[in-house]
Order: sequence, then C-alpha cells, then structure tokens
Amino acid sequence: MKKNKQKRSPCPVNFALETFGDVWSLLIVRDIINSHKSTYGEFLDSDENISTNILADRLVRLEEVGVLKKTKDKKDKRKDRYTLTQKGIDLYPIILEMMLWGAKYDPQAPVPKEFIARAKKNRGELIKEKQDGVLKFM
Amino acid sequence: MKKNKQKRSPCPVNFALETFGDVWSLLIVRDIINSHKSTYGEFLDSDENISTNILADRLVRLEEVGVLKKTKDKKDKRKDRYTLTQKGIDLYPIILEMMLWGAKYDPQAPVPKEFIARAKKNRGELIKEKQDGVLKFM
DNA sequence: CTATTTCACTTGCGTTTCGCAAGTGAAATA
DNA sequence: TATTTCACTTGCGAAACGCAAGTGAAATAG
Repeated sequence: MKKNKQKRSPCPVNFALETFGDVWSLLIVRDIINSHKSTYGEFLDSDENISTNILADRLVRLEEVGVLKKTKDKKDKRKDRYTLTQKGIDLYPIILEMMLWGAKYDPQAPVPKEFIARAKKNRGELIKEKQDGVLKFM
Repeated sequence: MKKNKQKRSPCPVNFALETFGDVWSLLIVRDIINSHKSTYGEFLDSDENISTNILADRLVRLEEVGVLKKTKDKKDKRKDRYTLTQKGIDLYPIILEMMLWGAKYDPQAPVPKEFIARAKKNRGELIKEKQDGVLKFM
C-alpha cells in the first residue's frame, strides 16, 4: 500500500481510502472485531493467506495512522498484541455495510439470514454490541 | 488493481474488497452518485488526479464485475456514458459510512454538520434519496 | 470540404508494491 | 541445553502503478 501521497483531495471518502484503502487493512480490522484476533500469528492464520511481509507492513501502517495500537503481552514477551483504537473501532459500520453488500451479491457468502435481518432492523444496536464486544478482549 | 486472485475466502468482506478494494474504484462510484458524473473525461477531472490508463482499467473492471454499465451517448458518438447498476447503487451505504468516518477523523473534511446530523437521524431516508437521485441522471 | 479540436482511450517505460520462500533473533518450552 | 515458537526481515521475480506521449474516430470551426 502506498505511503502518504500528496494527492490529498479534501474529500472524506478519499481520506478514508488513503488510510485503509487496500485489500488487507480492513481484513485485519475485521479479524479483530469478528474473531477477536490480536497477534501477528493469528492474523497470518486467516483464510485469505496474507504474506508475512505485507502483514508486517500493514500492522506498522495501521498503527501509524492511529487505527491500531501495539502492546507487549505480559505473560509471553515474544508476543505483541494489537488492539483497536476508537478510530479503529469506528470502522465497524463500514465493515458491516461491506458484509451486507457482499452477502447480497456473493452467492457463496455464509451470512446467516438472522444477522442480515437484525442489521436492517436494529442496526444501531448491533453495531454497539459488536463494538462493545471488542473492548472486552483488550 | 489485481485481477481475479484465487485466494477466495468465503467472507463477504473479502468478496467486497476483491470487487472494489483499491484506491480508485469507490471514488468513481462516489463521483457518479455525488457529482452525477458519467463520462471518462468527467472522471479524469476529479480532484484526485487518477491517471488515464488506471481510469480506463478501472472502468473496464467495474463493468466486468457488474457495478457499472457502459453505453454510447446518442448525440455525441465519441462519448461513452457510464452508469451504475443496482449492484453499484447498493455501494452507497458503504460510501456514506466512509464519509462519516472521514468527516470524524479528518480535520480538513468539508462535510456540513447538517449532513452528518441527518445521516444519523434519518439514515435510511438519506440513502434512498441519494440512490434515487442517481436514477434521474440515467 | 478541409483543418483543428475533443474525446476516449493505448503504449512505453521507469518506479513501486506484491507475493512467495527462506532466513533471523529473542523468548518460551521440552 | 536443544528445540520450538513467535514476530518479523530479506531477496527477488512478477505484477501494478503513474506519468507522458501518442492514436484514431467523431465533432466542430473556418
């Protein structure tokens, strides 16, 4: 993913895409929120097979832009733990909308109908619940 | 942007990112929805300065994945018009969430407070209005 | 009717990013 | 003490990007 470019239009969509607009960043955030992952090894394990150098690069970048923060594990000093900042937690609505879009247009998508129904009926509640859920694993 | 990879995890977020997960695709969709653009030249004009070959590539790709459709202009046969399919129109909620996130975290973001207030209070209505707005320009 | 401009691309080419495989060093475990 | 685990780093070929210049068809100007 590209470093700070100086194209910088004042559009918030462009700002968002410059922050996490590559194929991997949001998948890392997804893993933290949906699967409560937090370590390098856990992220590597995902179905999408990110390569090691790219993962390392994205973790650095996401920390630089303030989406993640990195801390040493107390018990195992080899391990680093990556957790979301508020800025990162606030990405969940975007991820949710991608899930709904993907569920609608990908015939393979394994998204339970109840989840979709609830997302439409009680969107705000579902978002809050998911976002609060992340905090319990920090 | 990469072509069909065979990483294909069954995750809908991954499906979404494989479809439009690069820096330019959503900006094109944004231009269609927010600025009612429809031609190659109009897309080129955007603040972000996409280069000509990349724009051409993205337009082809977005048509291939069913987000755009291309038609010849009746009056000026040099011009092609790109319009959104339903699949493309359905991307608006994602773009809206990116706008809200960008507006929150980019100090430069020129998003009117009323827009944000309305997005929170009458989200569904605002989305419908925007999506219907696109249809009038087709 | 001819010359110029407009429009939507295409082509070349140097730079950057990606992706795979192998390697490294520190800390934990056997 | 030896091995394994963990979080990376390094090398390198392939793909994608970004800029500048070029192309061909259609519209417009003179």
